[in-house]
Amino acid sequence: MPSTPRERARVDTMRRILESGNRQLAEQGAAALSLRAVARDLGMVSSAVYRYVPSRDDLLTALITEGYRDVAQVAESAAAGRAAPGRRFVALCEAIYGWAREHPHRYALIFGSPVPGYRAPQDTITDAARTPAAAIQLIETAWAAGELDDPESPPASAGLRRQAKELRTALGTQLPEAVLLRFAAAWTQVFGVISFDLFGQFVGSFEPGDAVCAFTFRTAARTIGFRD
Amino acid sequence: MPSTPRERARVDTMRRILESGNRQLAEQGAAALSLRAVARDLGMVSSAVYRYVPSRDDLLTALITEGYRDVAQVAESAAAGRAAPGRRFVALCEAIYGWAREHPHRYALIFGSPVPGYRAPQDTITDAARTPAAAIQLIETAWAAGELDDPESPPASAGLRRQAKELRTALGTQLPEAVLLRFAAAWTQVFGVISFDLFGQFVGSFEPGDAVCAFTFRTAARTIGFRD
DNA sequence: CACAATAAAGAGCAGTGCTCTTGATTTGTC
DNA sequence: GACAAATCAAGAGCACTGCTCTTTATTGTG
Repeated sequence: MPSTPRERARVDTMRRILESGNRQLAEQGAAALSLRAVARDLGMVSSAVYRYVPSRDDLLTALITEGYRDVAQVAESAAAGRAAPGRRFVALCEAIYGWAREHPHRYALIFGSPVPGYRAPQDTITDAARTPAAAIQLIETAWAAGELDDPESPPASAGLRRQAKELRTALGTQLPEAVLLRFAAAWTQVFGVISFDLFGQFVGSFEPGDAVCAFTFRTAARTIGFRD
Repeated sequence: MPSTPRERARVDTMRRILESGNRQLAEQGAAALSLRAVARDLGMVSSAVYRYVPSRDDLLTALITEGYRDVAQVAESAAAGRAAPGRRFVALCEAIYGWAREHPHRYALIFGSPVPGYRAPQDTITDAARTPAAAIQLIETAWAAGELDDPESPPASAGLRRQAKELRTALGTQLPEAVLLRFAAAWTQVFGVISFDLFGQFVGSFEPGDAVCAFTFRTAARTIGFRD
């Protein structure tokens, strides 16, 4: 469909802009991402880039979306296989962790402090939901097979139970609300420990952080109710 | 000791610079923090600020240190009292959460993605350690009173056990290494859920996030071994 | 071929961090 | 009290940023 050579040149330039942006991101971080640098990198004038990307924030959005898709793909392929769901959950966590260590700036862009004045558009949410969805599917597998324990949980407030119920219908899952709550607590644990490691909060205590991450991933799995 | 009026003027100007910087931080975030804006705010010329603050990053460092002290003070006073250690731990978490919601930009500055090119100097670590130290003291209190449960933990690797042992001597605590590991896993959970809420990761699921935070704090307390 | 759509270029505005020099003021000492 | 020394505010300037505008060149199509 991209018949005309002009159009082909356009999509190619667009792809090169995204590539260069990702390079900038990986090398110097989000704050150093500048359209001028992208233009320099590509050997074109800065104003020309604005024909492809409306603004710097839009370039950031494009890179964020790409990052969400990337990490989701990594997580999904790690969750595949025939191993026990609990082991696959830990593998999923380790896959996210590996991706994060490989692309710390992209991880920070997605799961770190939001860039001020930037509001993630709605369509990023669907991509963002893919990763937790992969984890939830593992939980469902274990639950359907009756392999999910039911560890004692703290009491949930009425408001929280309502939120969980709404989420249950929104996800279209059969899982009990209590499991969803435990998943939420465990999920924040997974990203909490990854962020602690990547953002330097373990400096002076658990360094390097891969061991404490692995331990925490297993702790999170137990929190959910996975065996083994 | 504030002898000379020149010196008094200097410390006063320094204090006003920090105040203005904190205002900028609260209103527009770390990325928007500019020495020129501080100078404008204070009615002085931009170059004059450089006589007080060597660079923008140094101003950031000063604000970070102040933030660490602030949150530590909030946590410590929340941990005080005669209630059961478990309840005080949850109160400590809630206090951190409250502080974070009150000062989201300062929280992001401290616990969010690190600003690129910025390396936290060593003396911030001592202030940073105060908050977890307050939590650990609660654990010690419960443990000394024999009120700390010993929930089953996943196995820890040899490297992790060594790190825990080193941390144990560094902290000068009597707590078993297994408890320290559980604390690490729980601590990341606490900050994980706070960050999820503040950084917008709960959009579309648990919104508002105070209920899931409260639930997760209690889950973290159980992970450590607190009763009730 | 001619015309319209599109791309690239360049200039320019307002902002940033930071450095340097210049002149003014205050300070401690003789 | 006078004077050199230390300190300060101010301004100009450099290189960079995001972004907008106008002008020129290129391309595809009627």
